Amino acid sequence: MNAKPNVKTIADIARLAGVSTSTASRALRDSDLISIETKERIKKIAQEHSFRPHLGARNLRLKKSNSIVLVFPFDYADQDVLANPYIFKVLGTVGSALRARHYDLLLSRLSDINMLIDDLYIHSGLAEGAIILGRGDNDQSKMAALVETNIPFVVLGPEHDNQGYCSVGIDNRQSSRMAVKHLAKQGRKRIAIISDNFDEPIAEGYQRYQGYLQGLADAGLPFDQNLTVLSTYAGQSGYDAIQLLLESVPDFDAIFVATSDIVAIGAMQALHDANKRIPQDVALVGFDNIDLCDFTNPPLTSISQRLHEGVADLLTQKLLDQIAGQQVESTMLQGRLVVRQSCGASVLT
Amino acid sequence: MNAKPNVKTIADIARLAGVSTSTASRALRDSDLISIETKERIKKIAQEHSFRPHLGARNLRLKKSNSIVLVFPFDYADQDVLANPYIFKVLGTVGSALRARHYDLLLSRLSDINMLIDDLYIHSGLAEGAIILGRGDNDQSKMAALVETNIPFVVLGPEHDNQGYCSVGIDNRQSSRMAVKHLAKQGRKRIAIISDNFDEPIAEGYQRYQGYLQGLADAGLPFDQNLTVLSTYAGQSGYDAIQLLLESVPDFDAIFVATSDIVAIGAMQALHDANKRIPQDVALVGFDNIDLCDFTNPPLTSISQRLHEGVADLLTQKLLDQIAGQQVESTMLQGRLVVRQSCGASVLT
DNA sequence: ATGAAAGCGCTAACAC
DNA sequence: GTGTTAGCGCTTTCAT
Repeated sequence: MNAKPNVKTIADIARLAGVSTSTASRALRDSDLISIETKERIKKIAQEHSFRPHLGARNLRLKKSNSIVLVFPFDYADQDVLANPYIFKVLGTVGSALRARHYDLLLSRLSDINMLIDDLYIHSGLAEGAIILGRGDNDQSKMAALVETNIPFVVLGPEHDNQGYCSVGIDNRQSSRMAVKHLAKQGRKRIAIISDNFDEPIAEGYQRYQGYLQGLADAGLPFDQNLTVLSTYAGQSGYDAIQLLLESVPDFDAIFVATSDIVAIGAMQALHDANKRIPQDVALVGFDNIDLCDFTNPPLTSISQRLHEGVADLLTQKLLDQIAGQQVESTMLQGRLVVRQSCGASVLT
Repeated sequence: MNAKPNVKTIADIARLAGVSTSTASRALRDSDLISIETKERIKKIAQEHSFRPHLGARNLRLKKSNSIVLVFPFDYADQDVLANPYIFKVLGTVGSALRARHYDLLLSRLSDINMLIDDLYIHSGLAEGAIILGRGDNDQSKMAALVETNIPFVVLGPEHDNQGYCSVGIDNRQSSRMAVKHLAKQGRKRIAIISDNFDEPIAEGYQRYQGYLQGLADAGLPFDQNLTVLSTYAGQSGYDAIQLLLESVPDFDAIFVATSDIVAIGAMQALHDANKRIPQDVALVGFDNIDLCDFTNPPLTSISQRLHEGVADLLTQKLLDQIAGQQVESTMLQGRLVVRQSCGASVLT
């Protein structure tokens, strides 16, 4: 009934209205260079024919694309990372922020910053800029190369010294320190940490580990190498980590799962299977504050990266500002500890 | 160092190589209409200058966009639905399938099929087709209108009689029937159902409810209205549903959570809080088989919609076939029951 | 207030 | 094998 097949371009509309294409274009763009009546008349015709201007053509002419590409600089084979609800939270919040600014979100076909530089999307005009997820361990030489290209981009993650690009994220070190101090305040003495990195200063996992160390120091607790366990981003990895701890240092009474909530949930499962009570025997704090934290057994205390509380919005705005040619500064916020039951704050033995 | 600022178009490359733009274009498109050497020479120059052809321009010329829009026909305010890990699974599997076919995924700014028809994207040339998430309760008159527009689209969901469009999904009725029979086989007599719809034949929730009824009948169990509870898509809703059941029919010994695993997890939490043992006191089966099912306490038995097992791939292929002008048929698969511990299959009292 | 014409960057006949 | 030309659908000077 609608969408007459013969009306495909602005020229068609113009023909139907008996005006030139320029006039039709102006009408549809709400220009005030034409008379109100012709404008209304043309709009009505367009409406009747369900006509939409071809955005690709408009973008070509205007040299813009009104879309942003979101890059996950992880291996696509790395299902663990991509299946993480946190990523979804990023997707949702960033997507909303872009939508509010009339931008589209393009999901990267790429898995690697390198490809972002070398390949499609930005250079090819599909996107005006990029939002890069930073686990912190992005190869810094690649990041430097990316800066060189003048491609507008921002990173979701912590700020590094002299990074040369704009990032928005929480302070991993401070947030972790806070979490560990919180556990210590509940009377925990043997606090373990599960993280995905203990070596590279640039990695988020490492920074969280540093915060852990500071938290221990703040609380006057000794450091024990045996209480540190490496994990991946998979739930299974958290499960395995607990089994390891149970064998080597069975007297641990708390765990800061710095990797992610999903890993914490795997850890909880292992604790249940070992008949350890949470939080009575072992207290837990996770990272990311995914929605699920409310429904684990018991509910999981976690650190929020505050995506909903302005981080996603700020990040997006900075990118668009940058695209508009403005100078933008990085921001690092304090994470927020969301206390539920797993940390033992309300339910002590 | 790379990306010389003066090289922006194919014409620039052509100029540098001392050839015509067509030759340059052919070289970059790997046409075999030109000599190997010129091709290599031109490619090398392009490489040195990090040149990428402008995809927008190419698409305009070729009248294609190489991208597909994914539409969630839900209110964006409906956080419960969008925060569901199942949606993420859809995103991931569909995204991979498209990537494998060199298509990009555009996330819809829209929340409504209506807007898909009236608004941007397809008519505007940004996408060649759409993948629509079907909770089954999409307004059928809108779907009919969508068919009218000749916009290529496929629906991820069950097939309805005479729907007039292509869909790929599992058979909700059969899958649910199977789940309920499975619970009955474990000796459960008072099997409750939590679903989001008990009235509209078109809704997935309703179909699952029908499957539940058939499963009961198969097992010779009587139907009890009090064992049916409505829920939304939020974990909290599952929690509330259990509290309701505990008050009205405390003798239930199993629950089929037809809404989603997240709701099942909320339900589990409520059962824990009420000191009900899972599965000894109450057995559970969820829907969607999200990754997390392995790490709930106990692990959650669930029905897989088989996204990873071909559904996403099939769906994508059918859409592209349709875009290519082929006639495509709907497919309805059997869901797969993934047995874990919550259903009591391995751990009976 | 409106129209004619040029051009965004690319590709594909159609020449030669 | 390579170049010339036209044109995808749109916007925007510049003229009238």
